[in-house]
Amino acid sequence: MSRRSFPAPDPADAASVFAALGDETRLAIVTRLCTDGPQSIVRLTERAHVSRQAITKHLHALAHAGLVRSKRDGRERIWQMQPRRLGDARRYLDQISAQWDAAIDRLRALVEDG
Amino acid sequence: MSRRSFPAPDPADAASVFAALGDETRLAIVTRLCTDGPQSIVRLTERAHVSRQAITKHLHALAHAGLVRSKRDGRERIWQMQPRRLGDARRYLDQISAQWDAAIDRLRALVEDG
DNA sequence: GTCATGAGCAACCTCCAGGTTGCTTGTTGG
DNA sequence: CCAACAAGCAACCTGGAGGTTGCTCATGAC
Repeated sequence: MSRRSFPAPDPADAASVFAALGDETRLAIVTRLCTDGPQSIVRLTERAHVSRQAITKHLHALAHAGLVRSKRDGRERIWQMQPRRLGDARRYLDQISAQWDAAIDRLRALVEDG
Repeated sequence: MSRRSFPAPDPADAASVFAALGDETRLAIVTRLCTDGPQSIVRLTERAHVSRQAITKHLHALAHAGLVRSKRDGRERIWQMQPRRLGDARRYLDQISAQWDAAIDRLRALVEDG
């Protein structure tokens, strides 16, 4: 990915990332992975209020959206953030915010002119 | 860092906003409201591939998340963006991105120190 | 070797998001 | 006044998200 001029994010991709973040348990997982770094399923489960299998399913959902990835390490599986998609989501929000601001400005100009 | 004046967004609120944006149809509605400005249900339905009632339900979902609001105007109901929550979501993403970057830096420092 | 531990797999349950159709209510333009 | 149009309401259907339990498999510790 070139650093200049990011392409407009695909709405379908953006929606899938937002959907992945749109669950409190998953958002908590993401937050923990961001603050505490890569870690195993049991460790992620310890402070959660659902079962290990539920956490596993959520991790797979996050992986499907491209937000996390994992690698096997001995008898553990270590999960970590994959921040690229997070950046996509941020850029998408920035984009529609900018569009909204522009629309507001147009509206304001219209009102003030006439 | 940036914008310390904003309180840290409530994870539950953030999750509900992300969930609202996590559907392609709703994301399209938001985009259209941002680019084309406030408009009625029929107008929003015209270029959509689902029924008017489906659009109505999505609008209510967005309203529940605080992303849009509406007012009655004659026999129409006009819907428009309410960009505050959008800002909350952006800030939340910025926050966890920053946390991730910090974690990466800590990890790197640890590795380099030995 | 064997046992405890971390993870994977599968079946199952429940609930609600997302969609539809059909009808009613209200407003407005002619 | 009334016909057409925008929206609201209600009932209904379906798939899949989110959760659980129970079992098996693999690996590391001792």
